[in-house]
Amino acid sequence: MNEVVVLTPERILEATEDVLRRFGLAKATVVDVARALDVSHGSVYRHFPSKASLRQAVAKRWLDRANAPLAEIAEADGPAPERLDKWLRTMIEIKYSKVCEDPEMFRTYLALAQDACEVVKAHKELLVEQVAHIISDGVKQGVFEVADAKAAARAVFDATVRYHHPAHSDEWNDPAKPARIDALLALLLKGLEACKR
Amino acid sequence: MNEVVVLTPERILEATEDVLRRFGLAKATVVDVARALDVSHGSVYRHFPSKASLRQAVAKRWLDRANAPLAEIAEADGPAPERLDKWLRTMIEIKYSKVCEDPEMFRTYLALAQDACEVVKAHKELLVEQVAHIISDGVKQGVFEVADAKAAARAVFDATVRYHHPAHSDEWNDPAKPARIDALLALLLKGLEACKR
DNA sequence: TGACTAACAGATATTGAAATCTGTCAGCGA
DNA sequence: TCGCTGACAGATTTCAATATCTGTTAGTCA
Repeated sequence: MNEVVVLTPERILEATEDVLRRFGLAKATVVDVARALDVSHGSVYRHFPSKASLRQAVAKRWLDRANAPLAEIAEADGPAPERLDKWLRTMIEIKYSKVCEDPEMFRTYLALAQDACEVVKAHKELLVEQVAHIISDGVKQGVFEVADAKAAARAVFDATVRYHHPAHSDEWNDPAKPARIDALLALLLKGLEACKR
Repeated sequence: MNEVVVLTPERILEATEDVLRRFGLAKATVVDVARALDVSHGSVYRHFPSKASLRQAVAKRWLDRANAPLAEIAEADGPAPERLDKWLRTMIEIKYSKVCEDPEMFRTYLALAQDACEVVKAHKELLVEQVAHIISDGVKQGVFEVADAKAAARAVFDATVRYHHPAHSDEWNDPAKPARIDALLALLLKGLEACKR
């Protein structure tokens, strides 16, 4: 018993997330994180080379956790149009609920997204892959007519940027939002679909 | 001769634009504007109720001037798909050239766009009207198949937000940009088009 | 040896006093 | 009368001194 608690990257990330939520992005310092873990701040630098890398690691963890449901939809079976619709609506809903429920972490993510941060870019790339995967399925099923699935995925991702990029988050309370999303997604799906007659 | 130069709103706007370019949005003051016009700053307040309203008036003038070519395309004759394509590419090109050529005014516009400023919202509404007008033409020509032209216009506007909203301006140097725009516009036009076979 | 601390230099943030700005208005001069 | 000025109060910004933070490293302890 009386086990020695070791300092792991995971524990540091956990503590950093707490500190970020408590003090906010602007005020949170590495010293705060060290204090929360009851170690010297030098110890934190043994596991993360800089404050920026720590922040990015926290954001990555947060993004991966938040977007887990999307991977599932991308990998599922069933008709591609419904799945793409579901995937996009889920992404939009995730982002929206995070702004409301975890605003301080969202601000961190916004700050990182505004620098052209590697972590966020990589994550975005991953999401585009998922969309491309659904679209490829649609092509195989004969319901989508698309020359380049990856390019089409990027276009769909670009086209919905207003509803998932944090820079637009203050417009997400627009009462007309659901109707506008419906119109936008309908337009995009029609654009992908093979002409039926 | 020796004509008395009267202080008009127009002259104030002119001077304000100069001051904004010279000192930048953050540093420009009403006192600077007054100094440039060789009057007391109280005189400026005789024509504009606040610094904010002055800034907005400058932005409006700037936006109206910059976007003049768009109105022309919207009102022109000819097949709607080509016109819509041209209109969107022109808007994107205007925004891009302004970031490059007039960065300080662009920053002002960005700042205004980030507050939910009335002037910018009204201007956006005007642009959506223009798109709706082109789309209606397309419906009349039988080349577009759309239930609600206004809603479709909003969807098209939303879908291209990444390439005309100033919040994304630091991504406009992406070398893949032209290809991505091509893919996006093709997708949108296909989404609007009536099925031909 | 290897994880940690304590002390450090340079960079960044905070603070409070002083300067400047915004917006108002009584009054001047044409 | 009408357009402008100059002085003003309160809000905001600047500036420089001070404190805190970031990132490094020599050295401690188990």
